[in-house]
Amino acid sequence: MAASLVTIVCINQPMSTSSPSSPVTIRDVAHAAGVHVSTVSRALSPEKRSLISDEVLRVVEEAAQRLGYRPNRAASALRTGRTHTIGVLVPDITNAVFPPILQGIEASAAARGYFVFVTNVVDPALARPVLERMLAQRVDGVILATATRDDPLVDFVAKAGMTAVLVNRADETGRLPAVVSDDRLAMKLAVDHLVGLGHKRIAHLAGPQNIPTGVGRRLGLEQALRDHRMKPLRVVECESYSREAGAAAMRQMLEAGPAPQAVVCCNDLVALGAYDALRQAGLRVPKDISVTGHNDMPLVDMVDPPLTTIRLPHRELGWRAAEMLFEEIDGRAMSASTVVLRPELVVRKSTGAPAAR
Amino acid sequence: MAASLVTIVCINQPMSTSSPSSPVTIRDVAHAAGVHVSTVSRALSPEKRSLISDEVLRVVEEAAQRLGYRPNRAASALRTGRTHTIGVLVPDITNAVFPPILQGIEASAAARGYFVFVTNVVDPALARPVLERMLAQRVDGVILATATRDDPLVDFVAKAGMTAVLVNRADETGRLPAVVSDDRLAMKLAVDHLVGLGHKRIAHLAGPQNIPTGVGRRLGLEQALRDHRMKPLRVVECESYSREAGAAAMRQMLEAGPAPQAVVCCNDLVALGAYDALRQAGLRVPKDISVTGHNDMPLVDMVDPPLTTIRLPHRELGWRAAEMLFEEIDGRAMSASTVVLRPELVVRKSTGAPAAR
DNA sequence: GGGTTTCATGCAATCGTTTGCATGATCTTA
DNA sequence: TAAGATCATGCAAACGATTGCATGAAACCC
Repeated sequence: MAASLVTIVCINQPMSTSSPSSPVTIRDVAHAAGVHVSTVSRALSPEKRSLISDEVLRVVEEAAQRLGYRPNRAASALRTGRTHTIGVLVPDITNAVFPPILQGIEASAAARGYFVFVTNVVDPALARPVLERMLAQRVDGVILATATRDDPLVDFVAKAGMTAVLVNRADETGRLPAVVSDDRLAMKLAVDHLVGLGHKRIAHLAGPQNIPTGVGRRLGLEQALRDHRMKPLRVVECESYSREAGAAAMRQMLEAGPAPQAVVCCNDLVALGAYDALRQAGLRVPKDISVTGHNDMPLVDMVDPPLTTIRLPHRELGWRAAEMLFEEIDGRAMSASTVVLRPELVVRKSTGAPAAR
Repeated sequence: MAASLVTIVCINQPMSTSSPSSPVTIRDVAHAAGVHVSTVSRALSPEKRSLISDEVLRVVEEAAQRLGYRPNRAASALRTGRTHTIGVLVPDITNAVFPPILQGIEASAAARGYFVFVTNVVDPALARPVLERMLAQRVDGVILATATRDDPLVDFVAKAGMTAVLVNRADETGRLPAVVSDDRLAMKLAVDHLVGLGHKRIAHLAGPQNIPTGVGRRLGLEQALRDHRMKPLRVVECESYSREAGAAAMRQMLEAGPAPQAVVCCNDLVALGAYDALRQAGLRVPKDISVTGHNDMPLVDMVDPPLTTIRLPHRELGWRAAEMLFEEIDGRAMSASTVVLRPELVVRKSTGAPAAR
């Protein structure tokens, strides 16, 4: 009787995971396989399975398979303290820079069986509560794409003993490892290109100076010009990395004096904002003024005129950040280091030789 | 003595969360407050706190605050079966449609203290293992932005008894609640606009017909034309929702016979691909041919010419989907319903009166 | 003022895994 | 062949929070 009942159950559950709600635990598997729960636990753990005989291994795996067993991560997390979960903070997920970064992070995480909490931290003041919740959730680590200069968050993370990595924006104090793009090189590429075209009066629409990339790129530009014994004609700081801010800054720049021959923008959106302002002022790109961007976001090759810009390896930025984080989580931590990736110049139609005087 | 010792401890830990690593448990709080753990648990639970006297409440809260206590979600999850966690599957996070949807989801989740696992499911075949891992992770629910027609995933989700909501793409069998945009109305807006401009020969670059939106928009277009006693001049199906596929489809359409006066595209990217193919063929937009898109993704107002398109309330799509999911999780489930949101026509420069014969 | 209700809190079991230690079986070696 | 080494498995105690039930005290009622 009992045997036939079991058979019937098997028929009703032909494949795994077909039960409507499956509270099938390790205990059920142990029972079905006729072994102790600890044996099941070991048999199903990649590290411990070598302790188990092939015979038992087979039986356990078959039983687990048949019952559709999935270990309860919450229980495992409670026991081991590891949740197989990381958190990511981004300032604005709709900014085209971040999706590829997230993609890279997620790819790395998925390959290791990790899940990624993505949080969109609109207001910097909200970052701390988010991190506290992540602490409660016992994430194994966090990746911050939100760091500002002297960010109190870096402090918080360090104090709380979270393992963390910064991406896209570095920590100047070097307390946290980071993966960034080489802003100096990026600006050198842009400047060399413009100087090569014959430009003399080069201006800069700088990013917010409380964000590392804002400062880094401005310094990079100044250095690159210095290498040519030049100085920026003018530098205007944008309120934010947005089209509106770029337009406003460009207007301000035009009002401040004679128009530059070329303007290097901290960011593609800012460059597009500059387009808006220039068009409004009746200036043509690149005939009257050359413009460069930064990031090579999607579609900037479709705008009018197609934007000359700096391409960043965003996906790899994310990937590398995640890999670093996992190394740290697994204990084989490198000394807190900064990885600098190489950007690349993409020449399109927004830059050209300066108009003859 | 004891009292002064406590004071010293307070000084050493001036604020909460300043300990480097804080394995402070509910037991520690109970001890510090001189009560039982169960009392602490109740005092710190919004629902149960009414059971506790004001006096004890104060003491417990003070102790929890002082020690920097954060309940361990893993333990809580194990006991209650609720993880305060949801999963989201998107087909391609770098597609500009999805970030605003994610933003909406995340906003709703954050407001409820939930975290969101975001997974980028490149290959549909990978969706199932991802869902299985989410099952193991014991997420409280999932939001799928990946549904294809007759998606086996919908089956899987239903069978596994997961609470789930679809977003952006509906389930035609109606087994799962969904939040979508009104494709019929969208196509009616586009068609009425073109017909109003005087177009007669209207063609369609259709989306993949294994994706609900691909079919829905094609049917919507045909219906809208029928309302004007017209038929599509020609319909070409795109391989995917991408610029390359759009260009290829447009080339195919031009080869198939006389050029249409206007082409309604299933998607902005496809429309931009059509731009590429048309430019290559020496046709001008909108002078020779009008083009409409769908989604109003960022920057399509900056391309040449600015694209006339349909704006979808993407952020609200995500928000509503999350709200529905939470309602279901909390048990006050509506009957599996589909919420249809209203799109809106954005007229720019890619549509105009047809050229005189 | 004795009996009953109400209230605040304590007790202890439980959720599902993991893992150090114990145990017994098998194998090795002199 | 006895003593030790090796191996596979079982036992049971965690991990930290939640919650039904028990308990004792205070409040209430007639």
